[in-house]
Amino acid sequence: MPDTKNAIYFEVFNEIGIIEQLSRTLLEARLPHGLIAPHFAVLNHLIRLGDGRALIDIARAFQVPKTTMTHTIKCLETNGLVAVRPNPRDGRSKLVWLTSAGRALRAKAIADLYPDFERLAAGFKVDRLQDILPVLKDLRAFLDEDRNGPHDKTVLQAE
Amino acid sequence: MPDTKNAIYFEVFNEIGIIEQLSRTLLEARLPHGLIAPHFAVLNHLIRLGDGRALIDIARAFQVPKTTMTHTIKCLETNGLVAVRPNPRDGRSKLVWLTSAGRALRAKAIADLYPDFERLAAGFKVDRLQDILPVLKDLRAFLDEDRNGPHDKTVLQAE
DNA sequence: CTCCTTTGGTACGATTTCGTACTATATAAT
DNA sequence: ATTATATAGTACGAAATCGTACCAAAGGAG
Repeated sequence: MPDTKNAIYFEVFNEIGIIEQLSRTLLEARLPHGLIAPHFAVLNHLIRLGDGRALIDIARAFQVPKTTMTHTIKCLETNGLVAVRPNPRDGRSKLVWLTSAGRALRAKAIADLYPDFERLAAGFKVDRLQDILPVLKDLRAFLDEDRNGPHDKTVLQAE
Repeated sequence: MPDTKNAIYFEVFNEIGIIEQLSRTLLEARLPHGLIAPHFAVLNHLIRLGDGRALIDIARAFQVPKTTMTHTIKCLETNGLVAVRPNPRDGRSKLVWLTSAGRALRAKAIADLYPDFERLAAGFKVDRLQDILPVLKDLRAFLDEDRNGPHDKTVLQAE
């Protein structure tokens, strides 16, 4: 029953899209004025995976064009949240480092989300989310792997 | 252990954000040139919940400003995918109807996604997604409810 | 070394998203 | 009926995202 199967995929991605939208709105309500989700996402990325990364690597991690990341980084730099320095081992690339202000802002944003999480905990058992987390991680890993792997180009070419 | 609990929420939303990004890229690769995910999302919304809806209701459903929806609808209208008519029961609002071209394009986009779903099915058991679907639906429903319900305004006002 | 290709980053313009201000219509209050 | 308030949509400008073109540096082939 491929129709039923595809309907499930479609529905899962649809729900995920809506949840992303709603959770992003929650996050941005807790960020200082002028700072939006992508800015926070970069700070979070640099904390989680370590800073001193090249702009192009960050762009690839977020699946956005490098021009977009140039703009995002410049905004973070203007606000003193990251420092951009040339890569001593590659004259083309620039490395992005977190400032203490950047680390502090990321920590404060997460702390400010506590009331939202408390509200969520009151109406939604955390166990259920813990149960689906491994599946989400695997799905993300698969899609992440897939976009570099052998795509089906047939329909793309027919486009 | 509130820290552990919040970490799970945070991680779930983070994974969902990445999956949304990756799945959106997959979708847009299958859409005709110039049409992007939000356009498709509106067509899909009108199919699922029925057309003849007011612009403001669609905007609220997607949690976007009405100015954004005005722009999106105008783009769909320009491409002949929806028809906008005045609401006979309210001189202020306009109702959005699907055209046959709009229905056809939505159907074709879903059909064109089949190769992607097949690839996904090969590497990822559909059962696992089916299992998490109810949780995702409930989470979406909770967040949807929550944004209209009694928020914790304390931090918002302190902002 | 020289030529060629690839890669990292930016400049620029087009499209999308969004906040503010404004108009027109509907609803409520009296 | 008149006034006030709320709502639906748009006009406009700012910021974000993205595609294309371009430049500088790195890597490879000969």
